Amino acid sequence: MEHFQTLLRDHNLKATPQRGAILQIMEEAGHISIENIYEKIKATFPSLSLATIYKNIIAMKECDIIRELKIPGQKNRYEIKKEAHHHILCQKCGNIMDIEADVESSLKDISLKYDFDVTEISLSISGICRSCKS
Amino acid sequence: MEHFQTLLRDHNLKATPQRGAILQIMEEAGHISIENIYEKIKATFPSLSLATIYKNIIAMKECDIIRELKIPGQKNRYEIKKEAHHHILCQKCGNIMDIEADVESSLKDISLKYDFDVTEISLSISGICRSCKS
DNA sequence: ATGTAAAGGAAAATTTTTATCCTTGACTAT
DNA sequence: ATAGTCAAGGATAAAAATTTTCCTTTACAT
Repeated sequence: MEHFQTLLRDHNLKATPQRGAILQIMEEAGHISIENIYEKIKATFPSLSLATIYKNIIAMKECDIIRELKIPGQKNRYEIKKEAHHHILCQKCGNIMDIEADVESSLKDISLKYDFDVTEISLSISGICRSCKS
Repeated sequence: MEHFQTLLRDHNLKATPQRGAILQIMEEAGHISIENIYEKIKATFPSLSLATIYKNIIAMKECDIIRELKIPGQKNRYEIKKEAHHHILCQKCGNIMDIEADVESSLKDISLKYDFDVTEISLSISGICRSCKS
């Protein structure tokens, strides 16, 4: 996966195969927890330790390659930074879906009202998803 | 603080002085982390252990007395459940302010679009606050 | 090809959270 | 008010999650 290498180098991180594997797994899963990364990565890097995952998650977070999602009632999850989007979480099946919602525009007045320079908006919506209803 | 006692009893929890103290601290602080509760509570209950705080946080969370806030880049914080509101977080001073924003109405269409029964919305806005700008 | 700084591996140390077990205390019904 | 009961607190240990250390290996610029 070439593009991970350039992604890493562009952010001044060395492009190691371990990091490539982590990003690969993250891309496939969408949003994934540390322990799930650990489970999955055993297939390709049986020797890779949890500490390495933590170290890289921290490094890639600081470099803005990935984003940390703090989700009500769940462990933190991580995703590769793409276009801004938000999440809906089903409280029954635990599934997380990306949504596009133009929250930004409706929150423009916040910055004026509170004289606050908004840099990031974290929105998560909890409820019951379609398939869990039926 | 009488009203904490009735609050607890209304939710089928025994009104112990320890719980009163935790709620008192939470009310004063607005939103506070476990470790900060622990520090503050030493003044009134020097013997109170962290385990007791955890146990009560869990109990009061399940009873819907308090709410858990998962804030980007910070430890979880807890607040007494009041009217629905959201939070803005200054990334410089770490301060958290409550805001009133009518996110709900602008997200009504989400439930239609994704056929999703929304039960809770968690929104936190990060940026730089007024006093940190100057 | 080589030097160097960064990254990985392994293990231990911290920190955070939860469980255990016994004692104490809040609340209910006399 | 009193006694009985079940939940809650205290103390401690255990478990889980995260970070640090130290040494070896490797990516990458020269």
